[in-house]
Amino acid sequence: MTKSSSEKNGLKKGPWTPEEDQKLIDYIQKHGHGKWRTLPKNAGLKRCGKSCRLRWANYLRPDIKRGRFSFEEEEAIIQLHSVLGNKWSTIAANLPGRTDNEIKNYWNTHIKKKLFKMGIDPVTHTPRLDVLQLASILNTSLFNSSPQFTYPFLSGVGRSVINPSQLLSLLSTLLSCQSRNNPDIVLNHNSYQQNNNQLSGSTLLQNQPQCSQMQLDTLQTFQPNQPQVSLQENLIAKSNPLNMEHQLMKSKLEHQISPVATSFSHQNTLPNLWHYNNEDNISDLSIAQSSSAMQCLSSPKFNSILNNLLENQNLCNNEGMPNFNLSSLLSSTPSSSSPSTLNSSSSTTFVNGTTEDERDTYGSNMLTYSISNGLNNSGLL
DNA sequence: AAATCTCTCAACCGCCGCTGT
DNA sequence: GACAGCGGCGGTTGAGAGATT
Repeated sequence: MTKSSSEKNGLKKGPWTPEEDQKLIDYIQKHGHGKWRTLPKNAGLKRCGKSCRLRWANYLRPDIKRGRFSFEEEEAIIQLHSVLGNKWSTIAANLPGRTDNEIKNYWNTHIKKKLFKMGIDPVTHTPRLDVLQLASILNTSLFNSSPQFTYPFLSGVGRSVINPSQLLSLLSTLLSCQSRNNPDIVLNHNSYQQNNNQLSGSTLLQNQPQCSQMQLDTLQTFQPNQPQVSLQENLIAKSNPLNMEHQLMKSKLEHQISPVATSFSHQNTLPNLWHYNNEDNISDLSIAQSSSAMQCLSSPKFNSILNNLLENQNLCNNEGMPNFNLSSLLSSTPSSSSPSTLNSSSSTTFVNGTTEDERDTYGSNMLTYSISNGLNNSGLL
């Protein structure tokens, strides 16, 4: 095994020992850190300056808060990330006692997965387009058909014709991505491109997490004595900065008209995910709708319909195809509880795509977190 | 009880921007 | 302006702990 250049130089790497920690603490308490490059030599440590700086900044600093993130901290991280993106140091500056490294780790191991399960793309903070597109197609083609289940796309006269092979292809893509258990995947960038004349989908994704001056200005107008602008509203607005005010107004209206996240078990149809479809803009789709879509796609009813569809497809193709359980694949974290594990008779209800249990750390009031007042244009307090 | 898998997070690495010469 | 040194940042890794088979 070859040693790294640092080890060759006699510099130690890897986990710090309590003795090393104590040396570093003692030195900095006496002299301050000064130049990190010269610190290890002066402190009698066989470490590089960078390693000392990181150890101090991420672990030994006296003002570091340790332990689990509180619910408020988690909300703050999500809110700040929706504005700042992966600017971990800036986010950390708004969370006293937390380090950028800690927040980054927490985001990658916890929050990202939660958002994904809720049907929210953790990169863009917008509804997952794969889920929405699938649900919308099925909503249009299946549930709006006659009560006795038929396949309107097969007859296809006078209706919007959905090609079943396209639908199955979409399902296949979705499921393959889901089963890879990768929350980073964002499907259907083409939808973004089709629905945004100003910016292509890839441009939008590249441009995030940088936020425009307009977005920052708008955020600065969020004051506690004004009606709180929810995370949901903020995200909807963020997804279409060119039309932000309009989006915010509509979102507020939507809140007034219909409470979010009604339980699918009490509904006969999938929610109409395109109820703003006269504007044909993907950004009109709300987080709540995406969450509802996740619930629908995970429901036993949907699963049976899907299997019917597959059987029908088999008849057309004269090929056998085993039944499968979509809902189990929709969960990005198989080891944790997912909607698929809960049948319709369960007393557990879903709120914004999570179970009541999950709300312990990701509560229903998540959608009403407002950004700190003093956030300036660089994201610092 | 052992083997295997999954998750967490401290630490490392490479890059970038700032500053001084 | 070019260069070097330095600190800071974000992405990634891998060891260890815990969970599962």
